[in-house]
Amino acid sequence: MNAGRTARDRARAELTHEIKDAARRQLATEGAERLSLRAVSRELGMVSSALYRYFPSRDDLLTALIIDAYNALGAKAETAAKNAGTPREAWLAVCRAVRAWAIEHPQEYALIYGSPVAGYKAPESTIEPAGRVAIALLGILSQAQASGVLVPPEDAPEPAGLMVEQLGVLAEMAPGVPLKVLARAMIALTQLYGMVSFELFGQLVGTMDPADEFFADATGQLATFIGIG
Amino acid sequence: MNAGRTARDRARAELTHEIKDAARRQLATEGAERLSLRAVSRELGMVSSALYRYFPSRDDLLTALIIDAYNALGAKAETAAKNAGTPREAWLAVCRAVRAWAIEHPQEYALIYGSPVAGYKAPESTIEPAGRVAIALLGILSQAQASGVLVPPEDAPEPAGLMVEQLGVLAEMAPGVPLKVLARAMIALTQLYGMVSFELFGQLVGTMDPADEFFADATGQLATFIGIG
DNA sequence: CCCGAGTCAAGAGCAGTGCTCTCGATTTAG
DNA sequence: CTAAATCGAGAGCACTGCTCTTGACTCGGG
Repeated sequence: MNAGRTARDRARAELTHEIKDAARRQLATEGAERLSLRAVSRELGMVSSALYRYFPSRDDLLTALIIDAYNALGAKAETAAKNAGTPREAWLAVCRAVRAWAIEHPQEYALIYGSPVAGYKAPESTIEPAGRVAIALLGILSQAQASGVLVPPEDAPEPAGLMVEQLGVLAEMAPGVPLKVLARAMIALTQLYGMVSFELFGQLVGTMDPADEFFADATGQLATFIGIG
Repeated sequence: MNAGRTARDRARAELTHEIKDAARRQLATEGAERLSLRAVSRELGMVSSALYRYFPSRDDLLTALIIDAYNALGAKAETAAKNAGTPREAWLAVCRAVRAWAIEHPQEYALIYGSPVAGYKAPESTIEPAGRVAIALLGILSQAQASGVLVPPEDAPEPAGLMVEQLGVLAEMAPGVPLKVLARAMIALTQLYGMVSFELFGQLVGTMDPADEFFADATGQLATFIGIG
């Protein structure tokens, strides 16, 4: 993809990658707030100040890891959506993919969906990768609508007021899908992340843990709730 | 409540309280991971090492703050439940109380429902206060069941397998409530926290933010989903 | 009343952190 | 070929959590 022009450029790209890898490794074992630039530099056999040639601050390193995490999760979700048969199966497959990735990479999940890092303001560059899962789900709804298997539940209330505009933004990415379906999709989306976070952060211990069956039940019921036959 | 026996005891209790207050203040402005023992000790005009007479480590201070946060939120939820009329109103009031408290104390909310603090293992003493909101909601269901306003939705699947045992634990705290209602209540509960977390952590920006109407819509729809007339 | 036991705040110190700045060495580009 | 850009290394600053020791204080039993 990038036949880095000069030797310096290639070395720089490679080292940048190695730094992120080492940081990711440390993230997985130590957690986000214990990620230490000095420890990363030690692992790479260089001096801590040299790291600042590649990432101007610890926060910038974290930003890079956040973007990578969003993209990794987004890619998983997209392939899950692509390889499924019916829209309902696709929806459920994306939900399962999110949970599976979260369980595989708990610290990276916590990094993007847990409490924001102290005093850290997410830069613009994160919002596009952050939307990939939602966009994948909207695509499934759009496809379900097109193929006629989306039956908007009649007992769903018609959104009113500000929600019309807000859901309108989503409707642009899922043309033809009724607003009340989109409203329920947002309910299902927030439930998905709430459930995964609860499981990962130990909030289900003593009740629904292990959560495999609860997860399948919840995603299934909410898919029906949305109207995905 | 405690007429601390000796002067030393009273001074100790008072200082313990002041330390927690200062720490909470710093938590609100700086966030959990920037909470510094030395800064707290500076604010109190004492030396950092003196703090260790009251809290053996930073993690123990955090644990105290976590328990206080769970109890504060739990108390809010319980009074919200108590002061409402119908079970449906009580359910919605508890949901609103959770959101309101979270918006008022975002850092404390992040402390208990966000990513767990690095390398920090929640001690036993936190699990009882952590359950108060859920117990309040279960009480509402139980009351709704007793007064006959709980109509289990007929399209809700009957829980099977492991979920029967898991929901059975909840059923002990809400006698008579059908398992399939409890399953949907867990869906609503996880949705509630997912939605609040999304709002607080900036995941709704660009879509459902501000979330007031979405919140009212979601909690209302899910109350119906559970079967609370 | 008094004296030993327990408790206290203070201070020094250790190992670690993010980050800045300077200094030579190397590589690139004109 | 030379000037500019980039690089890693090192020293150093202001922090952090935490430990240990020291001297002063308070408390309770004799």
